[in-house]
Amino acid sequence: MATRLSDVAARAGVSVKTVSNVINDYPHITARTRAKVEAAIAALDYKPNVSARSLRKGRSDFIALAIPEMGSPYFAELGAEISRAAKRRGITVLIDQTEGESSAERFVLDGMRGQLIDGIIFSPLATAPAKLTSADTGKPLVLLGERPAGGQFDRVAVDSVQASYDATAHLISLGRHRIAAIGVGGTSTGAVRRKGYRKALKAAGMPHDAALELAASGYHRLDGATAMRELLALPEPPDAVFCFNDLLALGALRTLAEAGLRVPEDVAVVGFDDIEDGRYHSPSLTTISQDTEWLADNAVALLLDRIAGNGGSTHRDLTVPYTLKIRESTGG
Amino acid sequence: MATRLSDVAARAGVSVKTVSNVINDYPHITARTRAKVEAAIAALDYKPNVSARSLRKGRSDFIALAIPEMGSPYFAELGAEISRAAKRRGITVLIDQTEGESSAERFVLDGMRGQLIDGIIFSPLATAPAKLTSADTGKPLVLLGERPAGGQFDRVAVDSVQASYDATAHLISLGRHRIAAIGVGGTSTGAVRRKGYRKALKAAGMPHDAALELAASGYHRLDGATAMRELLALPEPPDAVFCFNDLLALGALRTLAEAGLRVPEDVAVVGFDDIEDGRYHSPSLTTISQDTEWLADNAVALLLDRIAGNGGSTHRDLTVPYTLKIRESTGG
DNA sequence: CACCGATTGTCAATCGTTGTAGACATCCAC
DNA sequence: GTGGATGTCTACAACGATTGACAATCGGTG
Repeated sequence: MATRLSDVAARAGVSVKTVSNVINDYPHITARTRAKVEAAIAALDYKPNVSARSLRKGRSDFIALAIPEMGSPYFAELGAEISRAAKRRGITVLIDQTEGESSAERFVLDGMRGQLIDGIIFSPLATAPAKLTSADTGKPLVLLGERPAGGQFDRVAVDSVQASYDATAHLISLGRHRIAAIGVGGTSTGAVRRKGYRKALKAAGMPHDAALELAASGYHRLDGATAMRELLALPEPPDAVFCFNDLLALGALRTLAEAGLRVPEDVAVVGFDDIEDGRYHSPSLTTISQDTEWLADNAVALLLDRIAGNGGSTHRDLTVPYTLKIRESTGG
Repeated sequence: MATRLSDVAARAGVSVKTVSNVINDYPHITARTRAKVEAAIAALDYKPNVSARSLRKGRSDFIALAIPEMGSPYFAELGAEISRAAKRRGITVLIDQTEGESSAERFVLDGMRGQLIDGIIFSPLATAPAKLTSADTGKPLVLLGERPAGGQFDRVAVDSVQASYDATAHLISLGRHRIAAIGVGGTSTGAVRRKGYRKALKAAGMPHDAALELAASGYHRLDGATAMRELLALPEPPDAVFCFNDLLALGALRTLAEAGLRVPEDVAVVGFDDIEDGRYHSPSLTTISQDTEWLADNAVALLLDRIAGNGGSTHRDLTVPYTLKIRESTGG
């Protein structure tokens, strides 16, 4: 049924070793032999047995991507992009849904998958795996997104403080005075983005108001919608909202629409991530747009480099380029 | 570094095979031995090597899910659901983006991944892999979604004709007279849904108008937006639109908003899939809601059953339950 | 013609796990 | 206490690809 190396060898009239040499680009091989072997491989549609190869070589050319949930557009798009970046380099991505909290354990337990995978790209969100410190899985790991402690791992992330600063500054430049923030939860993402938000307020000489900083239990539409309702119930509702991701923003927009408020006239809204939904929404969503392709490509490259044994003990920290996309939700 | 079976055996003072037996729930083992072995396993934090196991057993407990693109919400949600269903059964899903056309090849080529995976769940959309007929990969395959030819493979799908009939009938019941359809492309999905659409029109004694049936090159927001623009440019624009998936509908809604038309007053819109975006959109989207969890669970179960060697030569064809969710876009 | 380097073949071992077949002990019945 | 029937565990050989040491062959050269 399954064609083996020996089948190829037999058909090409060479030894097994030679076929293996051809496949692994061993230097000393005649063009003629190589052609013969490659013809046989093509004819038989031979695919090396991944299990056997990985067992022998200790390398599988599989990496894992751990994300909270692939149902969320941002993570779905991220997964798609990482998958593509990996495929370009001939390696396969195994996507793992950590489903929130138990992520750190799950990642060590399941994640390692009995030595099948060569490394992990880990993208936490509403989870604070400080435990990661001790997560000496022995396998290379690249972290995506904010993480307070630097130097612990390789990391690829946008400068969230600066981006949040820009987003907030944009709202200020529109002349808004009561600018709320949604998503200041206990997650590190929330903390870092709030930092940029407050910094921008301060730079404009505006005080920050605790009543305008809303936590969100998750980063979903529902949470955004709920938070927005709370904001509207305030004696003095905001005239602008910076949501820490696009889903929150879309939820907020929904609430605003239900309340009969106009966007951006009554309330301006900014998001973060630039997911496709936001681009097509009415009003379209002003947001921070990371270069996801860059992110994916560099994360994969970084991991593979680490797997190859390069990099030594210094941990690299790459900063993803971003732009503020001004759209209808702030009067673009 | 990595602990092997033999390490566990040494520590427990038994043979390698006995440890293996314990792990695989071999019946004849003393409670004492089992306890000893389990203690050793726990102490060493032993994890079986997936490659070795898979090599020896010819089974990996990995299945692949081939979808056009995981960036699309429907497929992302489907992937998440299938992943969960598989995890519940202790198996791992490898998600493969076929990226449109070359899917049939890609699936045979990459998909098999050198015998690593035990079977495939294949979900085509805007692609017509009639070639699948000959795709005798030897591995079990379950098809999701419409496919004209029955009997060729196991399949899990919603009754698209009936669902489309219901969606269209709903629009008719609202008293709409010019009901357009977006997405009647060359794909089988388009063909099947158009069938239900026309059937409903006919049942109501309404003729179908070719000018109101728009093809869509893809099933994305952009395609929906473009198609809607064409419809609005007609001398006699429609007063209702049935979009063959939610993304098309969201794109259409965007165009309607830009044109200053009210939904549902001027134009009523129905989608298909019930993705989260539609639920939170303003106006929220009336749509056909498949029971995705049911779909995922049964698809996985079907595949595993087939992998286990059951089922014989008859091909099962499961029909996914669905409901029409009436929301604001049709005045719900 | 002998020699040299480049290329290919032979042989065996290895990766970690599991199936097969059999060894050894234990227990019951006669 | 012997025969059989269990029940428990172990030795050995695979699964398929890779690698290393070494021999064998080839073509061409001096």
